[in-house]
Amino acid sequence: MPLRLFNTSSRTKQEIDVSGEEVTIYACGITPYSPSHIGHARQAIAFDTLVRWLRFQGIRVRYVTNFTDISDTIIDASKKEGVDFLEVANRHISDYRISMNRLNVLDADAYPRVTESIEGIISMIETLVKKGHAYLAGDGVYFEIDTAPEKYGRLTGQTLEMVRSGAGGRVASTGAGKRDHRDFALWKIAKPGEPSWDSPFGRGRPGWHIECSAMVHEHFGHQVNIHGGGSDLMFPHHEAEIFQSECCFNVEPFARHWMHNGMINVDGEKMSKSLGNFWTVSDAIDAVGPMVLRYALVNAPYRQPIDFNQVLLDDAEKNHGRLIESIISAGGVSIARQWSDIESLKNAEDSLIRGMDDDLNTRVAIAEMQSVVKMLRQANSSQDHSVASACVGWLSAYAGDVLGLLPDEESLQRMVGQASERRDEIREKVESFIAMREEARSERNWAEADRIRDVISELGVVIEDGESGTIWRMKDL
RNA sequence: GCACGAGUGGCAGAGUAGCUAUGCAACGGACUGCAGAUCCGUGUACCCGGGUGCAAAUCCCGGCUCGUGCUCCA
Repeated sequence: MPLRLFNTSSRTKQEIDVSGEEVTIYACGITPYSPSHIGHARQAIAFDTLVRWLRFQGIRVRYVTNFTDISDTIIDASKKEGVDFLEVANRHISDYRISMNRLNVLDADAYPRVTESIEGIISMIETLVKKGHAYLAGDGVYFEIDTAPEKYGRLTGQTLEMVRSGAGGRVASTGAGKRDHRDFALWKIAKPGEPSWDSPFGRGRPGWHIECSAMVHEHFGHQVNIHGGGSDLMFPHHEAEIFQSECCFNVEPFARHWMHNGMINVDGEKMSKSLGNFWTVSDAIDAVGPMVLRYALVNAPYRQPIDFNQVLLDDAEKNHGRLIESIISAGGVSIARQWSDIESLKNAEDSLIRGMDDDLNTRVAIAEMQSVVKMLRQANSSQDHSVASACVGWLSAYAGDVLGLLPDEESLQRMVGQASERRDEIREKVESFIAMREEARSERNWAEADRIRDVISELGVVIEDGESGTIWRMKDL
């Protein structure tokens, strides 16, 4: 049963097309002019979730996401710093890649850059001009909306008229050479001192929208299965892409499926630099750790807006902590390869699959994960190693491979192994302390018993008195 | 103004017609010297008003409120 994914274009959930050799996915990436923020992380994780889910089911995927490494904002930043624009871009790209790796976002199959795609961009613009969809003006080349009015509003439901009357004077001021304010730039003629490339239309740089059309074409040809990005890109960016690609190559639809993730607000307000409520990814990772941040971002389904606040982080920290702790507490149990003979695990698996197939409902997936964590904690408490082993296997697959909330299995093994090694190292010591404490307890010498518990605690060990005697575990890894 | 979306228990957040969502938090109890883990139990949750249905959080109509987009934005 293939994934049903919400298609912005039809506003319904639709099965994605898996009939081809591979599913092609293109996500609009970042403009690297400043450190990455948690909104970038959410977008990357949303598409990572899609890619992981398809691959987990054995579907071949080719995933490409780009860097817009030339833009007005990058030029501004480079002027401010007095460095080359590429230095600004490279620095923030590297920052982004590092952060995304820490967040367990799998590498894309390619990361095209605008500055390395100029040729394809120019060639598309030439075609559009030749076909009469674009015109040269004094300050650049523009796409003429009126040449394909029926394509307006494919994603946002707006019509030409609505945009003409709406938005007041805000749109009228941009793009001096436009014939109509709804036209958009394909090529911008450079001002003195700006980075620029030769083209038949004069030295300049690409407009924002054309680059993605060109890069999609370069990597996937005329059509792509799934295309998307943040929901703020629907208009005008993605609608502009539809104009460009469909008019240039005579295909329709250019993207079979449009996927858009929801935005992040901070303490109930839109996250923005002017409000001073901006969270960079590295700040957020420093605050709670990468896996807790990822948990917080997949706890809500990808299309829902997220309000980023302290309560959200506390909740994520607590719940993710329970996940990790349950696995560590399982000690050195082997990771089971299959678990379908345990009914509750099978049910949890079925429900998770149903949830993920229904528009990547990670919230349902996490609910099932939480019930397995609970089961594992019970198994740990009752020392039921075979159930514990099955639970750890389940979690490794679904919390790990699918949701990306755990290190990969090898690291997980290592983590569990290290915990058990350290356990072995101090076993003798701890057990003798426990024996001492047991003696004190039998004499009802509670002060001494508590003192010994404090000593044990300093070894990084938590003890719990239970029916079957006192069990102990490492506080953390 | 126009477009799109959303309003579920203390919080986060599933659920498209009838069966306990889940987790955290809270409260009561069991077990405990204490602590912790675990177990059992508790909370009359579905923005408002109509309508359709044997039955509605779930469908329809109307209203209210909120968010986002219409300008660079993940």
